[in-house]
Amino acid sequence: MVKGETPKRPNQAKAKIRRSAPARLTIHDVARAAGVSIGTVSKALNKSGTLKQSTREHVMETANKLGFRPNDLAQALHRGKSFTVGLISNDSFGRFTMPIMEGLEAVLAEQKIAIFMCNATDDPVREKQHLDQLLGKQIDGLVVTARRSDHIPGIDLGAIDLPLINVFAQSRDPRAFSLLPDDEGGARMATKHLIALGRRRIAHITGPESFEAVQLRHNGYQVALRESGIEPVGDYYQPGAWSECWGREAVYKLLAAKMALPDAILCGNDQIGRGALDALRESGKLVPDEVAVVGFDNWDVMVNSSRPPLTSVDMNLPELGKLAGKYLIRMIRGETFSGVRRLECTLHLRESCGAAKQSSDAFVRENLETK
Amino acid sequence: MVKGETPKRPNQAKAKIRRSAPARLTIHDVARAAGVSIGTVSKALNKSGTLKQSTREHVMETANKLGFRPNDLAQALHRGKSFTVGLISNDSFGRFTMPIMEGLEAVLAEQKIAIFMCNATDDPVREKQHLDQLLGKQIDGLVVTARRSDHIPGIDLGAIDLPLINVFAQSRDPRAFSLLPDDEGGARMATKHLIALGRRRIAHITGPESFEAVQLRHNGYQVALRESGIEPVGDYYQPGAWSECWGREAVYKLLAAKMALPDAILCGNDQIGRGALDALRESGKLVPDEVAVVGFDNWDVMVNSSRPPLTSVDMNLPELGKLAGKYLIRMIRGETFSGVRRLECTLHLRESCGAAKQSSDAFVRENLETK
DNA sequence: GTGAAAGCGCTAACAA
DNA sequence: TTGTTAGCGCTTTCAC
Repeated sequence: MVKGETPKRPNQAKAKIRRSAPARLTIHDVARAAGVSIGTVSKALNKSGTLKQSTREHVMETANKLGFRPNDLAQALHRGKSFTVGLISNDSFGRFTMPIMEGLEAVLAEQKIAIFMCNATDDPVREKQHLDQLLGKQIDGLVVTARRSDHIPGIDLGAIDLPLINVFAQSRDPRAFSLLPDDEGGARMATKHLIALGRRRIAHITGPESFEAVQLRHNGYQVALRESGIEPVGDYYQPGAWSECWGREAVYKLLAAKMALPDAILCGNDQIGRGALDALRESGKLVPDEVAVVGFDNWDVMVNSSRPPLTSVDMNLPELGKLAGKYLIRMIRGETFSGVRRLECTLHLRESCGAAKQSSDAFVRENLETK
Repeated sequence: MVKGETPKRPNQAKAKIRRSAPARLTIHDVARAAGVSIGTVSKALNKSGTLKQSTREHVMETANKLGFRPNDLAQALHRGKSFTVGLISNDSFGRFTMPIMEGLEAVLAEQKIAIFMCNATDDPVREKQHLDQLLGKQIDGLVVTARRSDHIPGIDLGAIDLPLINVFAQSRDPRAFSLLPDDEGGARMATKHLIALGRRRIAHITGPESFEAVQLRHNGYQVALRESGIEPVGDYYQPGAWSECWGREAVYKLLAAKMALPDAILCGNDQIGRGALDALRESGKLVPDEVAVVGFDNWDVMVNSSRPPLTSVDMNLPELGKLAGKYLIRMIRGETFSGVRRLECTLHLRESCGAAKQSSDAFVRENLETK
């Protein structure tokens, strides 16, 4: 089991002795080496104050030569700003939080802001502990993400005045600020695309109705149908579970029903979509010729491996993360936001609804006017 | 697109005015409120020094009542330890890094150590920037994760003496310390399980041979066969791609070949496994009766949705993360480690190799003696 | 144009 | 048993 482990004797060297090792350089060391005062070094490094160009350069050079790296902790202590934000995830760093984090990090890294990451997994006690820890570290802002976009109790900051954004999470507190995907718009766009393809009997297989996303997407689906003069058929709406298994089962139900087989199916996520595709294929139904299928999430491992590849609605999670980063920076600067902001979804066309093979990842962004 | 956005006027209040808002409490405030000196407060809060029990309690109470939270930055500045570690991921926070992070966080959170997270995505420039930033924040240690367990250039810390662990990543530097899954042992265990089930013609469909993991698993597979007196059949070894598509294709190749159809297939990952299962089912082969199938990764969305559910080798990534956390803590305390340590894999039994339906997630840990 | 010194919030050695 | 004080490394006025 253990293969190349090589534990060496514990390093018992005392602090004093350790200092002989590459000791942390301070601004004093640079000052001494450059033959100037620490004030001058600070001014040169921060490009502040008034300094002769030559001194400035000389100090910079010396600092570089020495490999000096200022201690952010001391800086933060003095400035009262840590250039650090917290991220509390209730998703076990899962599939939805990750793309968000990626976007968030990209934006914050530009501003030299680092992210402290914690996982609370819907446990309020751990959440509180993490929050305490983050506050102790003097974070400048906080992002909270959740498993799905449903309402959560929301972090209670008490009297603490800290910029806070919920991403892919929604708080009950009306003063809270939340960033969410536009579930309704996404479903509406996908449905309209199917209608534009000439489909009229469009079914909707989706997850449990307890999810707000399910309700919103169902709304979008109905709105799109009605906008085209199509009256939704009750039995075409099949809420259930977020699984492939349910996708298959629901298709079998639709096949067994005495009503006409749908000529298109909008699925609540890609797993359902994939199950639906499998069931259709195994029932001898041609996709997309007889039935077109659209998924939701645009999850690469699902949409590309299904047969045929699955057209899907993308919630643009990295973009949502970027947006969160941009807002957070503005909030840190003093602006205030509240309410809910929803980010447009995009539709990625693949063969399951008839996109030509070669353009299997075509990209459609429809202009949905603001409601 | 924008639905409930409610931007309010930017908060232009000056710092002074803001102070009227819940100002950050300092140890001085507590001292004043409790009617003692700051030294006493510090001793009470840190449970250090000698203090009368009653004073200690009184101070604690006052601090709690006031909602005092010490400033970790100041603490860290003084102690020269930040209780903070960095995590640089080259995986875009992907499927492998996340479970690792979960375990890591769990262990470090116990010690009140927070994690700074950065994503470098195999870009050495970004990696360098992130490293600089982390060093500036005075991290006590660093964890680096990579896309897969192949050799990477490795972070160059230069003369800096900082505890560093590579997880799911391997550096070329011989002094480096890496934590990896025991790919070879995992494949060996899975193969032995198939042999124990009475299978003799065991194929191995896997990813690109350029991956060290592919080579190691292939070794493990061969060793297991030979240990049971079975000579590996060259054509049963099918390296290719990490995709479902390749899994299907490889099975069709095996079916078309003139040699006997394998009675078991060890797959390099769950996607391949899933493709194999689909191809077998669609060719009318019964799984597990005619062919047993085992995957690798034990990725829930794959193993549970496939038909039948897929037996799979679990790399115990969260455990790997925990191990990383434990080692890192020891390294921060002064111990030194180098070389490679591999963590045992476990086999999760499901129907694809004949586990009874009800025990679809049975758990087998074989005792593989250390080589 | 540059240096000196106060102080960010905390800890720990030393005084009382 | 408690209080006082000197810094941790940095920024930023204010003198020079």
